[in-house]
Amino acid sequence: MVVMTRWLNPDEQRTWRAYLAASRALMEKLDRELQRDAGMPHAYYEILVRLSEAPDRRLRMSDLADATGSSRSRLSHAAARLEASGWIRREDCPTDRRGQIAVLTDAGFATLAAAAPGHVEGVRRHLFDALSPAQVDQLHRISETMLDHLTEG
Amino acid sequence: MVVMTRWLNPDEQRTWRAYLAASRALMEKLDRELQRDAGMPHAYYEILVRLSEAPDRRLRMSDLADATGSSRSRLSHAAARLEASGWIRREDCPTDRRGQIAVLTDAGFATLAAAAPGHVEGVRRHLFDALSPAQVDQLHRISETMLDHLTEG
DNA sequence: GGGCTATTGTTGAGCGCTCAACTAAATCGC
DNA sequence: GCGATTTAGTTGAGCGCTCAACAATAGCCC
Repeated sequence: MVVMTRWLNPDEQRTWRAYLAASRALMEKLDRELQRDAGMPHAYYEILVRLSEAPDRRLRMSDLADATGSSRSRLSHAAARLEASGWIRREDCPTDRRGQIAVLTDAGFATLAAAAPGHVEGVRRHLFDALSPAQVDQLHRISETMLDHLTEG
Repeated sequence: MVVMTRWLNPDEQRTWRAYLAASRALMEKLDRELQRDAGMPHAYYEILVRLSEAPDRRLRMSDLADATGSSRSRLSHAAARLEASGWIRREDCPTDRRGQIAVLTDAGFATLAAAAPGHVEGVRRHLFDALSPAQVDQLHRISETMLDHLTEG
């Protein structure tokens, strides 16, 4: 049986294209700034942030993968690089012999501390400075709605 | 002189993290679906879409780069792959001997036509089905605002 | 407790991207 | 017109990602 495609109406079409262009442009700009100023891509910055917020700056690899919305494979590759840079280290998990615990090193923390102000300033300049408080609230609700929708059905 | 960092307030912090997680999750889902069903990443799909909408399904490489928000280098690499797949072809530009014109082939058009319904359905299911009409309008305005802000200052 | 099954994390191949360097041709300025 | 500058597009190295396959261990169930 042939099912008719539910095409996007003109409003949806415009919204989708604007959303795509805007989110790509934003992430590219932030990624480039972070790469230039801190020598790491945004994905790696996020890993360091999550580790820095964890108790003792340490997290099981799988928890870190969940926290950063990453696949285990992606995180493994990233961890290998971050370890080679001296920003994290991996330890055996005492309670699960399969497990690994990623630990933020002092050098990693220092790098993060040095990178954070510039990056936060970038997020503010490129995103929040453009939006009204009402729009920030709307974007928050929209994003939470999307997230719920994407991580259940 | 030391300048204090304008950190994000809690609302902004939550908004930023929700936005990051939601947009990453959405794009990953759509990219995976497109790769599985059409054998191409979303970026390549966009290139084919823009070509399909152009007069005679042909565009100068630089115009195509602008239309897809891509660097010239990225588009060159992509074009090489799309050409190898037989979905586009490149011709010399008659009015500028440096120029190249990307042309969507019949095979490329057919591939796009086969991929489009599934992809559009995905965009609808994963994004628009979750949002109210008011939210769609908000997201549209927010995205346009971001885009203006990012592509001028 | 012994065999399934599920989970944890890693690995390698291959792809798409960025960045910098480059060629070639058009255009500007005098 | 001619040198200097700008623009169009490509290239290769290197990085980060996905995917599939894998080893090792944990948990389940009879």
